[in-house]
Amino acid sequence: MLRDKSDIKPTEAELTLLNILWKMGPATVRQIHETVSQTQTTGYTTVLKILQIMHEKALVIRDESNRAHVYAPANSEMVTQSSLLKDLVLKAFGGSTSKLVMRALDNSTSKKEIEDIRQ
Amino acid sequence: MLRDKSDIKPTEAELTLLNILWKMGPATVRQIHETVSQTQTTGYTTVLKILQIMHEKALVIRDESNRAHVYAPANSEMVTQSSLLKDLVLKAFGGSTSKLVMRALDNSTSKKEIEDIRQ
DNA sequence: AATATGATACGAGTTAATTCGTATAACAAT
DNA sequence: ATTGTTATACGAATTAACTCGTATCATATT
Repeated sequence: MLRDKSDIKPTEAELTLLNILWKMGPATVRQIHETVSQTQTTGYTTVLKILQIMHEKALVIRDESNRAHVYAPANSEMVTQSSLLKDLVLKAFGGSTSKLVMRALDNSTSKKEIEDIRQ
Repeated sequence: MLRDKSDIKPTEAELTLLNILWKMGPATVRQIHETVSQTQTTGYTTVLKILQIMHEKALVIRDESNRAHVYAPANSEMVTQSSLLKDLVLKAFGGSTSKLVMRALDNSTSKKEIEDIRQ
């Protein structure tokens, strides 16, 4: 059950950091830690370690030319969202995207117009 | 970050067993193991152990009146799907179900009619 | 140059998921 | 009743995620 390089599924903590990077753009550990600290209490070295692991997994790239490395997402938010959706469709919706969409629309109330417009 | 009883997120292995239970209805470990063995190679006691843990977590209920316990899902497939979707929406779509739906529709090709009919 | 500051690296401890072997208990068949 | 079959329970090993402390190295500052 190996996974394609481009199909690595970020963990919850990793996704938290990716969300920050997608929003901020490339950033140092310090900047990322400051941002994540606004909503959670996480040690600096914890953030560092997770980023290092993400680098090993190729979830992020980093620029080491300066002392403080600058991290950036390896994949776009869109690609990652698609990957996560694909995974959920397979694991919980029998591979049917339609079923997932219908379930999602059932849960959402009143925002349905937005989707309609999209089509 | 505690989770509501009804909001426990099954792991991948747990979801595999739940999918079987939703399809078969209440079943013994042996039956479940036979079914799961059609697609994977997993030991009998592994399946047993996972079911025991799921029971602790209240993901399944079990009837112990006979020697071979009979397991059944604690929650419906629908409820579980909704819970998983809600979780993904929060973690990867900034809380926006609309964004998730749009991304899902982008990925799917040609099945869009089904969703339209639904509305 | 010596020291303070701030960065990465490393390793260890914790928890959870997953795996399975072995012990033990229940029941059936002789 | 003794033996064989089949169940659950239990515990241990493995792997991964997460957490953080401490060591070490690079760069400023005096």
